[in-house]
Amino acid sequence: MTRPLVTILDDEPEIRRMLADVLEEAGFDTLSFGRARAFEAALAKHQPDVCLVDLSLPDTDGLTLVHRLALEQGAIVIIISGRAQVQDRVTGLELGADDYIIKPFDPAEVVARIRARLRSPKAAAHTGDTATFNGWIAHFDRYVLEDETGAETPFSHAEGEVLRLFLDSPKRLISRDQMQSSLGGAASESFDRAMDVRISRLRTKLREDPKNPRLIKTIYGAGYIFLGDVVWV
Amino acid sequence: MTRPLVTILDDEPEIRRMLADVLEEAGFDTLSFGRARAFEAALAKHQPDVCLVDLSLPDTDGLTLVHRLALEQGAIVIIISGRAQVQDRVTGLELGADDYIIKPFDPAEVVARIRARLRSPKAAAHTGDTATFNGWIAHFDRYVLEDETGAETPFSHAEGEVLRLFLDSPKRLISRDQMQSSLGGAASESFDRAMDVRISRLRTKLREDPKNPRLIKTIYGAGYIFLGDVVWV
DNA sequence: TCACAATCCTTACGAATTGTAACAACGCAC
DNA sequence: GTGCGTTGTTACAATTCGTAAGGATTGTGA
Repeated sequence: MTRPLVTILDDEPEIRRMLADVLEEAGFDTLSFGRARAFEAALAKHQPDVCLVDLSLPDTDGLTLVHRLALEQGAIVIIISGRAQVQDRVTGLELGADDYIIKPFDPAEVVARIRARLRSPKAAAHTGDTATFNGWIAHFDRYVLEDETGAETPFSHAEGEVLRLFLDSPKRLISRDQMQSSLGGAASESFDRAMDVRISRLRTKLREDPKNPRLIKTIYGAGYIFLGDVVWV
Repeated sequence: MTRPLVTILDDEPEIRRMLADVLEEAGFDTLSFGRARAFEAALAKHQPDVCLVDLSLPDTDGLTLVHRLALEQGAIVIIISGRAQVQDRVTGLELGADDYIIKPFDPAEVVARIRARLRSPKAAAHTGDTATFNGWIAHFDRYVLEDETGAETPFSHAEGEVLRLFLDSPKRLISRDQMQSSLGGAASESFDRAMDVRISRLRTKLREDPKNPRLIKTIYGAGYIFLGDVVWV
């Protein structure tokens, strides 16, 4: 397995350096940022396994950032903050953070808490590039869907993106915004419909009954849920 | 979702009582134990969503218990401990605990940390999303109502929200205010009527006799009561 | 008991959202 | 260039769900 990627967002350079050292030592890859701007830009290229975020940032409201990261992007977020009030911790966690560590902290505990989060299935990295669900086998290496009888249906790259998104978080609501950002779609006005069309095409390949879809369920006004029992192999 | 079940394992009765109170208030069901023996016996019958475990137990080694719970049984385990050394926390987390809270703690933070854990997919695997009542089976994962003959009626997201609210607190009065806040409805003037319509539509799907509703009872001037015998599976 | 008001139910309608067929633009292989 | 597959766009159909309006029901006070 490759080393998990941890991003560090903190405006104090010494803390960044210290954390990076400890985490590299503990077996993680790290990326450090002092500004939210730079951090968010980097998200387009990298997909971190865990994001460490200091709340007191100069160029953004930390809590909204956490909210976007955690609930909309589905990232694992650990807040590291000097604000020790219970109320701060509660709101931070409520906004979607997975953990809240108070400064000053012990590096060993940070490592332990990161490892605890990485044990969760939310972080489960795929070993292979094949998933099974409800009688189907999706071969992402060959861009092929295999049904119970072994018959194969090819799927395209765009369809694969959507399918992978679903298979990565089955039985969870995936909002349209989330899809749009995950699929790198420009926030264009009409891209919204393209999303629909992708899903529609994927549905026909999965032989969904339009009146009663069993795998890809639409939640009006919210997004989609993929209902398959997914196992990556 | 039905009320998540949280087990409390602590040898101090006041702490058990305090936690149970706060958690019930916060919307969880609780089971309290003073001894590991009794707790483990109960695991045969119940499947808790989250286990709060105090490490200093008289009749067992807390850490091995945590290890068994977390890694072998796949339960979500939060350690609550008076041992504040970093080393304790690190080993606790390393052994598989999902979080580590130090005594004395603030109840609000415990609630927030439990909620944070329940957001993870690890929790989603445990909590069933199907309820039966009076011959009906409500499949919230598929947005489908199944009657005694197996015939299925789809219900929409808005209807599901109302139904879930009822199934979460059967045989209890649910005021309109309560609904409004639970369903995230803006406190608009007309949302009141929207509520009526949602319930009306739900009633027709449940084939209620308008003159004599058996499941969703209106309490004039107060709210509604759901009268089914609900079992979540 | 009988008005009358408050509350609730139901129906119809329309705005917002989503599904999908048809078409056009584009890339790629030959 | 030709042919084929992919993908976004457009247009229109279908669905969802809140709103408004009118009727039904329940409670209240004379």
